[in-house]
Amino acid sequence: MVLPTSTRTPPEGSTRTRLLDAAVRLVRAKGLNATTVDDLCAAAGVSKGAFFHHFDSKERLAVAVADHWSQTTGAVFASAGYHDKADPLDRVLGYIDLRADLIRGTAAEFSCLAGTMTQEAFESSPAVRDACAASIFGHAATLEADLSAAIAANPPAVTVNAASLARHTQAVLQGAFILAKAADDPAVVLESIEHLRQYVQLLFSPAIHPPVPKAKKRP
Amino acid sequence: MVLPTSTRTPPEGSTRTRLLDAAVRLVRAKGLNATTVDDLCAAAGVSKGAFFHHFDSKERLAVAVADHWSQTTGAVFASAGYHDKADPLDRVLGYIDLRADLIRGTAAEFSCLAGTMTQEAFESSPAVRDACAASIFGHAATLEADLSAAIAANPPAVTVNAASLARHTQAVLQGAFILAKAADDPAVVLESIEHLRQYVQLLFSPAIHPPVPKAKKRP
DNA sequence: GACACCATACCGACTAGTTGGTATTGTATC
DNA sequence: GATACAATACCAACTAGTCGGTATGGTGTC
Repeated sequence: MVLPTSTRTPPEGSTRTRLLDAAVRLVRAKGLNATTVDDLCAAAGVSKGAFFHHFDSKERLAVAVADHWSQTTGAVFASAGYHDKADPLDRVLGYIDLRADLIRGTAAEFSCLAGTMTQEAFESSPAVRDACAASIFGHAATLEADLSAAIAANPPAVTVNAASLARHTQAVLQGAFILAKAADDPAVVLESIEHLRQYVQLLFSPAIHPPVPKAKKRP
Repeated sequence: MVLPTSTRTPPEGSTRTRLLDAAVRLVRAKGLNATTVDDLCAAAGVSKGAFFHHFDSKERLAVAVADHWSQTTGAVFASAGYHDKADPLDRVLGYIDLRADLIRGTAAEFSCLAGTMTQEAFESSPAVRDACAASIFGHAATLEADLSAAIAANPPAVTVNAASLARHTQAVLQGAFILAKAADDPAVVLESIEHLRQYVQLLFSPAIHPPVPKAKKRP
């Protein structure tokens, strides 16, 4: 491939980007199956020929959208202010507070594209499912270092695994999004985020020294 | 209407019931949009005419399936053994342990029908969304009495609202199901259930007396 | 019991519209 | 003219829902 002269990067509002951005909007609102190729073309102001010029299939677009989602959301969190805090626990709590701050508008605006697509793709399209998994678990992984540091700095009385707790934060958020969609009310998300915050605080609370009895084996 | 003689209740494996049971299976596996009316008829061994004899539309079926789901799962939890425990906290922990016990097989087998349908219906079909909401929040409500009693018996240092905590348990489960679908691995559900259990234990742990600082208002 | 009557359950071919995807053609840039 | 990109027309498969008609069985009357 030759990139000779000046403008070889596609113009910023390129067809491909417009389609991906439209897909994020529509899929978050309607889901993947209910979003047709024609919907996407109309929303992006693009012809069907252009669509299939850039993406071999709707499934390929879905994978690309999941990757696009990973990148754009990754950038938001990477540049967020909570990384600057000195105490690793404050960084974790800062992340949680940021998640709460991002709950604005409708469910379609604050919910997670990857979680939405997972439900529809997990049996019909391994490629899409894997892309969603990469987005969710990749994001969870960005919390691990801070959690590990917090555990090392202030070991909780109960055994806590950083990776597991990082995944749990994502489970809480994904589930809260579902409840918000069902109730048609964003408040339930804030509620669950508050419970998550309280859980993390309790885990690292110095008040806990007489160790809580380990969760008993179930019969 | 006259119901004179003997058999007026439809036969137990009735067409309607077969369709509802088939719908539970297919929708949990493929989602609502990806499940066609023909799929349902084939799975239930029923003709298309019979389908539309019993349900005016696919949407009506979806509502009926959500109600059916509420009833069948409601019966399972209503008859479970954890209600017999004397200590309300033990009943709550017993519920959580039961949820863990029910994680068997594939995601399509243990995940929640209402949560799955919510994602696809919340913008396109208020009727289905409301039926899903009734299922999820109705189930959450069955936990409230035990949580209230536990709070009354052993007030946590941090303020806890029973209804809010009950909803949070459902958020954790719903989110864990999504992560399990993404990872194609039921283990992540058990992980999050364990975190939920630990959160409840910590909340009610007598070790917490120097009150944890109240969650700060976000800027 | 024989009869007419009627309601419910059911069948499966059909339709109108939608879907993802293709074929063809046009155009701008090198 | 070669290459990348894009617009239009088009197709075969599929979809939810319809429709005319059948099967069964119960009810009331004689």
